[in-house]
Amino acid sequence: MANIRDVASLAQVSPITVSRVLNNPETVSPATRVRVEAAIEELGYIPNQIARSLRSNRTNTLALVLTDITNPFWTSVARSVEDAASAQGFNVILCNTDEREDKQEEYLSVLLRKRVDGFLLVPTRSEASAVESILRQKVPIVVLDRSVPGAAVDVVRSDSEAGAYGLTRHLLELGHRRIAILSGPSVVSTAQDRVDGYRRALTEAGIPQNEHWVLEGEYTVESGYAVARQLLAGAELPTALLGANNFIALGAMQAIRERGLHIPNDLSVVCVDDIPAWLVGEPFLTVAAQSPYDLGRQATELLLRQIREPGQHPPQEILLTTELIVRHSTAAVNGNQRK
Amino acid sequence: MANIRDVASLAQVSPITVSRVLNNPETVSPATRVRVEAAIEELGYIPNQIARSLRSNRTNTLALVLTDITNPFWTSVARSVEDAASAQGFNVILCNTDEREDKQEEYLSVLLRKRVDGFLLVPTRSEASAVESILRQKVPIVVLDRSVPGAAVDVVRSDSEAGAYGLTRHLLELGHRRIAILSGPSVVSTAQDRVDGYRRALTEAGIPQNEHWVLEGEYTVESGYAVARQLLAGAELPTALLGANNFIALGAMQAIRERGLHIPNDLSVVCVDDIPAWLVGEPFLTVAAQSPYDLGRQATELLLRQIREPGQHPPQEILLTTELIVRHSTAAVNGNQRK
DNA sequence: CTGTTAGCGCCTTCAG
DNA sequence: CTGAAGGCGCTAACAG
Repeated sequence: MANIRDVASLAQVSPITVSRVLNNPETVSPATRVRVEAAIEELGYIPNQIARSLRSNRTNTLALVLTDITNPFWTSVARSVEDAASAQGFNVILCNTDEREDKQEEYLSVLLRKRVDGFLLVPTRSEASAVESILRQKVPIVVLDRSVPGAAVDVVRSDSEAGAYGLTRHLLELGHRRIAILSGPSVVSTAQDRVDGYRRALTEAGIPQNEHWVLEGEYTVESGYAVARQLLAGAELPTALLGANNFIALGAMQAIRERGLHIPNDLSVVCVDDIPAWLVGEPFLTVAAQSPYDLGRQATELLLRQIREPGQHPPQEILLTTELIVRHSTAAVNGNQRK
Repeated sequence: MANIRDVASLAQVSPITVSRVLNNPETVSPATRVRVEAAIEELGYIPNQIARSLRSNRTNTLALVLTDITNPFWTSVARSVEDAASAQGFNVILCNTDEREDKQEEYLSVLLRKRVDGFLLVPTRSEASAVESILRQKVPIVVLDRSVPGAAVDVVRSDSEAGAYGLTRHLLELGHRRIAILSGPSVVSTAQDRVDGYRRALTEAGIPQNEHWVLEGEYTVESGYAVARQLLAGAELPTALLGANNFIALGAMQAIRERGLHIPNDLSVVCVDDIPAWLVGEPFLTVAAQSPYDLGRQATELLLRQIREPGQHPPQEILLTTELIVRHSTAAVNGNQRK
């Protein structure tokens, strides 16, 4: 592959002149510029961005470290991040941690070595250590979706507590009193927040809490299925079920169907996170919808601002609202079920 | 950020010794090794991969250039590519072209400058120019999902022709004679292939082809919706509809519902590409399912082999089969509709 | 407007 | 086992 010196000698100029034609064409006389451009063309010269990066300390690359691109929520985030990044000349490296601390650590370490210009991180745990390992290197970072108490970072996330609160309120208004929550990993802030919102709604309604109905699992279909199955095998059934995310609810719905129960007649189901309408035809689930595209876009813009104007922006938290969308997976409690 | 010389002076050794501790620890005496490691630790030294890449001509980065990560088919591909790549120490840069030639060109150019080690490309057109611009630079590339006649590249794709043929046969066996196909952009090989498969089945069945029922659109929900709407506004309605991909079918189904028609009683709908079952609860569409995870994995492994053993693997094409999955969106033609 | 010098951080080559 | 020299490709800084 031709380099800048090859071009220079073919065009009978010095390498720096070629560099100028590439980066500041107006500082080169038209005559030599034409000669250089011809040489570039002839050799099929492609400037080496690695060398440039070594000098400039800029890679024009962002890292997007999330849990699983396969969840449509994260798919949307990834799409918006890539849109916002490429609009400003940045590429995006995608990484799936599957909520695993070890994978996250490995990715962060590799990406730091690659000198990405910034991180968009969905941390696997609320603990600050991973975030701080990046802050310590003074590499810009924006935390996505989850809070990291004690770390001075930018965070862009949805109001999970309010989302879960709204869903629980909705169920209460339908007459439900026996409401189970299938939550995510307790090390993740959104899981805690959603349980908090659920509890607040119950408390406000003066309903005693049954700890057997606060169940912790993973944010996956499999886990939602397994936990729901176990729950439904018990003697006393809830009349409503709150999935802490879309995947948990989808898994739970499968368990419910297999158990021969009807949604919403026998059991109402709600969750945080929507599923894109165009994917499912007629949307069925009552949800507290987040705005993943917005989440990704705002986070990326924040990050790019940090990169362009280092040290000018004190850490801030952007909290997006969720929207309660009532559909067909919830119904009033029927007589039989009421205690 | 500390560099190798800082570490060296702190440890009282030369930079090359630090380098050896990092890359060939066994060639350094335990005593100095410990000293160097302590210095690394103390300074929080992170090796600069850019400098290393400049020397080694390796970035350990792959480019994944696809049309739209938002389509669950590509989401799956992206997931498998990232899995296979990271298992072998490579990162993945994600790019969405939206089937646009100009975006693709821009991405390829930037990525060539970044000296990615290889490309996984879903070309926007069957034309070979984009692929050849990469081959010319001797950068490894594997074409995904689509064929590029005339280019000597590795290709991993599904047998679209057979998939569409199978779907059409299925409809014919159900008694359908008026079958419309909503195809994708004719510049894309899969769209051509799927129309070919459709035509072959009709021809074999001795059914005259109605060119009004071969409709070209984009591979998007919006386009599927628009084209179906137009089709359904016509005087003569088909009894079955073949969407060239999942998005087209989803859009078409919406148009069908809005028109007040029932699937499959009034109209059968099939398509190429499945939608992940766990996403939709009870899968409804009869499809020719591809294996996106497999597609991505095989392509990535092919690419990594090319990267590791340059020039040892003549271009090959891997053709994956599709699987006909009959569900609830197809039914036998009813009496009213038969001509 | 153009060129020379030097160095970004690392590692291959060759000596010691 | 350790080090010195040199260069990967590019571009600031400083001439001319």
